[in-house]
Amino acid sequence: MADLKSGFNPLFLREEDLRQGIELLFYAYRDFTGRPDAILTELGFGRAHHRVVYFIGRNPGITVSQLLDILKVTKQSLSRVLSHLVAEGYVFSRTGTRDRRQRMLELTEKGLELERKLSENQRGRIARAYREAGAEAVEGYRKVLLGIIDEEERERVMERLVGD
Amino acid sequence: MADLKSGFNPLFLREEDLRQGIELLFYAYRDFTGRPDAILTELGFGRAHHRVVYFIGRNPGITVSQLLDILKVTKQSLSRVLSHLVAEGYVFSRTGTRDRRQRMLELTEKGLELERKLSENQRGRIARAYREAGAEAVEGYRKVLLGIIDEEERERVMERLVGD
DNA sequence: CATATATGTCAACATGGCTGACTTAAAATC
DNA sequence: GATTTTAAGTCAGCCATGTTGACATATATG
Repeated sequence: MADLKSGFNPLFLREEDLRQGIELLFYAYRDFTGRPDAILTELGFGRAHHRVVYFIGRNPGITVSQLLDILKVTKQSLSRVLSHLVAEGYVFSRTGTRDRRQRMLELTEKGLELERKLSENQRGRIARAYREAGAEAVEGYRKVLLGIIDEEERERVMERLVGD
Repeated sequence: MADLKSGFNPLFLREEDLRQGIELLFYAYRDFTGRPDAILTELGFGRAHHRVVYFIGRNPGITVSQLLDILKVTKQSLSRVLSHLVAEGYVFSRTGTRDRRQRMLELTEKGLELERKLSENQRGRIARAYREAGAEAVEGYRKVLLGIIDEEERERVMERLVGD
């Protein structure tokens, strides 16, 4: 607690401070995924389905290879999950307009509903944390997380983040 | 990018802002675990082994149930990983002093070495991100992540975070 | 026309979650 | 002191989701 309250100089990066940073990330991620995971289990889905639904919802018309690029999994892994979602009517694909080899992925009405239900909890959690922590803290959260991302990925991630 | 640079008022929590918060967490976690995962694979271990080694290293003498409480997995899941680590000489256990039913877990020399190798990368990553982001940002990172953790967990987490 | 690319698919394998059932040893309680 | 609860371990089986490798098809591109 001490350091969390007192403020400290991060140029003195004690191993202790770094380990707190590691652990906070672990605990936050653990709890962040907890509830959506529970909802998904009831539907016979897993976290991988959530990620796919999330990023298609966020980027309607995204292609398979773009999705692979975000998720960093093999196409075989993605395929299993994606086929499942298509089969159950959460996702559909249209042939690419520019390039007809591509599949442009979109959520169906059912998919949109699921996406909303799943991310609702996470958005609420972030909203609460943001409100409690304040504007400056939010800016810090964003800066540090961005710094944790692989250097060669940052540009790409930042481009994707500006959805509006 | 715009928002990341310009600063914004998080009391206006637009869905857009919240989704950026979600995605940053996803990308950071994805890259945070990437390299250690690769090292582990070479040794025939997985991420679960990392977590166990990490938290035993951080809390020498931790009991099995305390570890379960941190990881939030079943004892059968933990058992598989833990037995493996014990069999290969990374972890050993002593009978509890207060309560002889307990097993107090510790890293062997070999375990300490592995732990160091694995967390080195993550500590370096955090250190870099902290340095680039600055002291205030670090404080914000900590505040927001703590706010993301389940409310009923926060107390316990904070107690565990003060290792020194 | 030849080659490269985007996607899909089949098969096999490993990790690591889960549930459920049951055991043992020690502590705690009545 | 007998009973109950707790800490830990184990066996068996199931499922989700990651991997590699091989191969097929349609379309773009040189």
